[in-house]
Amino acid sequence: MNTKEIEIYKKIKQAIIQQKLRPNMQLVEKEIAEAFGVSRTPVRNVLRRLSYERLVKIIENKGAFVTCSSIEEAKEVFEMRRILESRAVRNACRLSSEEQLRELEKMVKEELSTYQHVDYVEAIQMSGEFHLKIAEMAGNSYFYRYLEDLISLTYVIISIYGRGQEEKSTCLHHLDIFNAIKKRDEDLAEKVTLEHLNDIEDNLRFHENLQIPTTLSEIFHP
Amino acid sequence: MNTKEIEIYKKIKQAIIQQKLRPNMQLVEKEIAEAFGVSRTPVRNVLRRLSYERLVKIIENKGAFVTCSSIEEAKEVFEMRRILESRAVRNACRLSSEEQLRELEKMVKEELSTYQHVDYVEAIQMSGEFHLKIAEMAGNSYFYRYLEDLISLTYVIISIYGRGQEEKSTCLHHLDIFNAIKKRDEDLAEKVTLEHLNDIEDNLRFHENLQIPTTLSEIFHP
DNA sequence: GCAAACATGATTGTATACAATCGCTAATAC
DNA sequence: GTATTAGCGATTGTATACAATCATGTTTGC
Repeated sequence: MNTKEIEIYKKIKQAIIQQKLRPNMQLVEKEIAEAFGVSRTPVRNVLRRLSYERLVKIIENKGAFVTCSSIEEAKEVFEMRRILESRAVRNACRLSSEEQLRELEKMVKEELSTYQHVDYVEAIQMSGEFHLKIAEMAGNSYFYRYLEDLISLTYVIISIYGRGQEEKSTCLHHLDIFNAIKKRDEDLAEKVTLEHLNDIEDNLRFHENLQIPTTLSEIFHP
Repeated sequence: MNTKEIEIYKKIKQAIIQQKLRPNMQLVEKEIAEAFGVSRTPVRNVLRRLSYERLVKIIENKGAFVTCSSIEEAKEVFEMRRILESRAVRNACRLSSEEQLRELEKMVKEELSTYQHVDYVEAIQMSGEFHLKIAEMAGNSYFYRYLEDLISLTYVIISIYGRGQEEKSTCLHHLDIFNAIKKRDEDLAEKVTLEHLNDIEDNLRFHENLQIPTTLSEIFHP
């Protein structure tokens, strides 16, 4: 992807994450192309890329739609996050430099001081970036690569199944995780990370037979 | 990707895996397009997909080249395989159906009976498919998704750093892994899987200052 | 003779025209 | 009145023409 495509890519991804583009919305190539003043070609490339990352779903001859993960898909995302992040945080305990620790600390502090002042979507995004920072500290680019996609998907999942309010505990958990890494206590770091991820998942409304209307007929003929 | 693109995708991927397209070879869009009797458009889509999977590397305004993983990249691939496969095989112990076990057994038996009669490349590919089968049995599509790419990359890595002969032990290890899964012995299954992956990595020539010539000047001015 | 600028060919990047497909509406058959 | 079919509009899929870029080789200036 070149500069132009990356620009479009980031804007669309951000719009999905910030829920400006809601699940199941169709992304019409021509409209996006006009919005960015380019032809459909680079837009198509970006949509394909986003479909590899599963943020959009491309249906042949129909178009690209913002992902609307099912409950099963959401559970898979959380299971894989637990697997990868438990290992990532252990690696981070062993490998992270003092410089990286300071950066991580700065992120936690910022989260703690702003989480009530910023809006919900922004808070979730800050939280995600904390997790990604740990992936970056794990010394294997695949952690970052995979978790970047899984965390982006988590934003969408929260937008579907979330309760629309950030849990106060999130920042505190992050503080616990940071302290464990700083102490280089691998077992503790893994433990609090797993508890934290379970907490997030437990706060989703998987059991309240939440209907995700996919088609208009599902809305009008329930 | 539609049927036509999937066809092209599989053929190119297979050619890379079978070492007909060697590392660092340039994949010229026009040539591939003519070979398949299509325009450059679907070829470009396939090359982008392959670059997302890291089997090819696209350099802007220069073209697409078959991946030539560095030693560091190769080590990352093996580390991530150990992380994912150790968990996948544990899941497989718990979740696999009798039907799946029979299929896996069939694969091992076939490997054992043919590994000396088939050529090197084919043997490696059979080995990879055994690992993928376990990923499929792990009950989370991300195992398959990630390991499909990591195993494909492993083929390329072996073609660069391998000794050009299959280790006899590979099939026997697979048999051990299968037996552990059949016994539903998670700890044992994880142990033999990790040993097996370490074995494969240890047999690569990372330390024989193997030069991968990238440019001609590296060849003539060592 | 050597270095820098220029020209050329090959390849990729982008825009656009056209073809194929799909969903919807309306017309038709019964 | 209902079901099937035909046609239309909108959208995506493909091919192609043209622009931008890079590497190579040649010319030119000194």
